[in-house]
Order: sequence, then C-alpha cells, then structure tokens
Amino acid sequence: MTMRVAVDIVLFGYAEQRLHLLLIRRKYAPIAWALPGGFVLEDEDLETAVARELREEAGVANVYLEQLYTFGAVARDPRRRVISVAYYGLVKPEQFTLLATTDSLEAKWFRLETLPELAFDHADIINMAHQRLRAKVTYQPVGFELLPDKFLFSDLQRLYETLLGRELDRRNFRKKILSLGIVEETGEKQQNVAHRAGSLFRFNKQRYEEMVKSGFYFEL
Amino acid sequence: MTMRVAVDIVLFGYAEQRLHLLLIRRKYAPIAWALPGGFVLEDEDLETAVARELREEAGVANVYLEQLYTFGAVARDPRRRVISVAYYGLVKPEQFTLLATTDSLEAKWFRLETLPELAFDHADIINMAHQRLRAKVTYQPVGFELLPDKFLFSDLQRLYETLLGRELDRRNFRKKILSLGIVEETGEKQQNVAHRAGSLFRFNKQRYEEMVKSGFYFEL
DNA sequence: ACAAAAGTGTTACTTATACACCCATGA
DNA sequence: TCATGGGTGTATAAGTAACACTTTTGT
Repeated sequence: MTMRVAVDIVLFGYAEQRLHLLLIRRKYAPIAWALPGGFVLEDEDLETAVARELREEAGVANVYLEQLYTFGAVARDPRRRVISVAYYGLVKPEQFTLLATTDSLEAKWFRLETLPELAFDHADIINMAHQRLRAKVTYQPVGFELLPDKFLFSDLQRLYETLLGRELDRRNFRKKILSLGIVEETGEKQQNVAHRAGSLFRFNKQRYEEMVKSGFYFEL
Repeated sequence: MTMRVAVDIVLFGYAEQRLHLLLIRRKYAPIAWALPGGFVLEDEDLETAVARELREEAGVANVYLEQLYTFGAVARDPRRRVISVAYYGLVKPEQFTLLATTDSLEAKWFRLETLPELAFDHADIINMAHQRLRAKVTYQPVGFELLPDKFLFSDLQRLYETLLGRELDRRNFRKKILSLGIVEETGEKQQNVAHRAGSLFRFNKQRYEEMVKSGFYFEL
C-alpha cells in the first residue's frame, strides 16, 4: 500500500512574443519528450523536490511556482503506480540559461502551439496548467513573472493578449494598469529603435503586496 | 523511495444557517478529531479512494467533490511519511444521514466556528478548503450544492452572506440571480409560516451547463 | 392588530468600452 | 520623407449600489 510519488513541472517562459514550455528528452523508456520532474525523496518536501529537479534537469532556480493538481489515475504510468503532484512555474527570459545538452540530458524550450508527442499523461497536465495560467492572469499579476524586470507597456499588453487570447485596447489597457498603481516608470527609455522610444516600466511587487494586505484585489 | 498516499476530505454542509464540517473521531493514536480519509489502495484512483472513504466513514455518497491541494511536508505525520491529497465536498442537508456511532467509528458535524482540536495538519487543510470555497462561490454556482432542491430566495441569500461574510442587498441580489437565468420558480410556496409565504425556487443545473458551453460565466 | 418575512423599481454613481490623431526616431 | 510604434482624452453605455414601502399570513 505504498507507492511512488513524483513531481512534474510545467515551466512556462515568454519569448519572441510567444508562450514557451520547457521539456526534457527522456533517455529511458518510454523515450519521448516529457515534463521535467522526478521522484520525491523520503526526506524532502514536495517543493524541495520541485526545486531540486528544476536545478538538476534544467539549471533553473528561483522560479515563481505553484501547485497545480495531483494526477493519480492507476494506469497513468503503465509500468507501475505513480502519483504525480504537478506544479507550474513562470520564468523570465533572463533566467533562460539552460544546461548544455549532455549524453544523459537534453532540455529544450518549445512553443506552446507546436509541442511534440509527450510521455504518460503529460499532455493533460500541460493543458490543465495552461488553463490555470489563463484564469490566473485575470485576478493575479502573474504576468510580470514572465517579463524582464524592465519592460515596455506594449510588451505587457502583448503578453496579456497572448495569455487571454484576445486583443486589448491600447488606451484602455494603459489606463487600467496604471490606475492599479502597481507598475511605475523607471525613467529610462528604449534605445536605438526606428521609431519614438517607449518608456520602460517596472512592476512594484512590494507595493502590490502591501496593497493586497490592505484588501486590494487585482482584477483585469 | 516509496511512501504512503492518503486522501483527506473536507466535507461541508449547510444547516441552521451555518456552515458545518464533518469530522471523524480517531480510535488510534493520535486520538483526536480528524478529517474523514485514509490510504489510497494500489489499484484505485484517487477519486475512488475518496468515494470509498466517504461511504465507509460517513455513509455519504454522490457528493460534489473537488481536489483541493496536496499536502506533503516531511513531518506532517510524525510517525511516517504520508502524502495527503486533500479534497473538499459539498452536501445538501437531505444527505445528512450519518452512520450511527459504533465502537470503532464516530462521525459528527461541527459548526465551522467551533471546531475541536484536530490531528496532524488537518486544521491547515480545513483553512485552505474554506478559503477556496469562499473564492469559488463568486465565480461558480456552488452554493446550490449546499441547499435543498427547493429553497427560498432568502435561504439562498443567507447562504451567500454566510459564505462571503458580508450582507447583501435583498433587491439587488434577487435581480442579479434572476438575470442569470439559472434559477426558476417551482410554482410551490412555503407552508404554514406566520408571515407571507415565500416562493420556492430550484437551480436549473442543466440550463446552467448549456450556458457554460456557450461561453457563459457565472459571476456574483 | 401586530409581528415577521416576502415582494417589488427607480435613481445616482461608478466602471467599461469605443474610438483617432499627433509624436519621436532611425533608416 | 517615410515607416514604425509610442503616447494621449472624451463621450457613451453598462453595470453596480443605495434605498422604503406594501403585502401576506399566523398568532
């Protein structure tokens, strides 16, 4: 009545104005692309296991992480019973410092629209994570976890358009976000662009957390 | 590297205009009140285990259930490593047919405000479930799972006031709910009350599900 | 006749939506 | 000078919030 417990991580990144996903090439059967993850050790918490796997398999640390769902169907791994606690994470492009491919490890970013065949029920896990991210974006400022520290307003808008799957009005979007009081101008401007340079903004996380404490609800 | 996996269930009921919670008296150490639940068997899915435990420990079946969160801290059970996948459920008062207390089993409803000392991290689990329920109530019509099939508008309002923790305007609430088109009059009225008899309403789940399919979003 | 809850509309206010022109910069 | 994206305000529509009196029924 004991079984193996694993963690699997759906790691989202945003680059080239598209959502990307980190996958690992499995070296043992089933040989296929899969989510980063692995078994939880006897003496480590779930979050510790997640951080360890991300470090070992992807060379990524300090990531926004959240538990997604636990997948426990009897036959999800045809070889033996494995319960998988799935997490999803959001990383900024600066953190995209993947480990070099080695004999035993290949990690790669894929565009979300063009994923390869996946091992086990990992496609289901990804679907759920994507849905969750889309929902979350409307009531928590998760978008900033995917952008570099300094960004153009148009970057932010494009990200939200990508996540929500619909176009947003430029003026209304700017008004809305600025009225929330959680992004601020850095004072810097875009350099060397063949058009009017845009201002760079920054997410004020500290201020956001204070506001949340005093009962503020982010809502798009 | 294998471990025990359990399910624990936070079962909410609504009675006497208050939220209640089902707890089980443990007969073995630690002797204390605890959430219904138990170990997942090798050959059963998580949901199957939840249904089995609810049947065995509380005599309850056919319940609205949703996975809540997985609790996996190394020391959450001081005796051995146990990962617990927590679910929460909502039941209608009609279903309140608890098993009789026996030598080996005692199940009891508690008012949410006056819970006894609880085993393990079950107080944390309950807190999270309560938060989740309060959040959910604003964007999904879960309230109807807690009410009898036929209910007064004032019942519905009181339930929502309980869940949200604030008072609602009677006229605005009625307008809002009726405008959604998911509750309908049964034609029946309250009987033998010392005041004007109220109309009994019913939740039209079928219609709600059709509306969701065509892109409708419940929102309070 | 009184107590207790049911039923019912209108107005003010706040928030969301729709929409178009000028600006700065590098090529 | 042209192409490209940046920056800005106003009017209308929709939705939310506030609010009080009359009705029905049993005691």
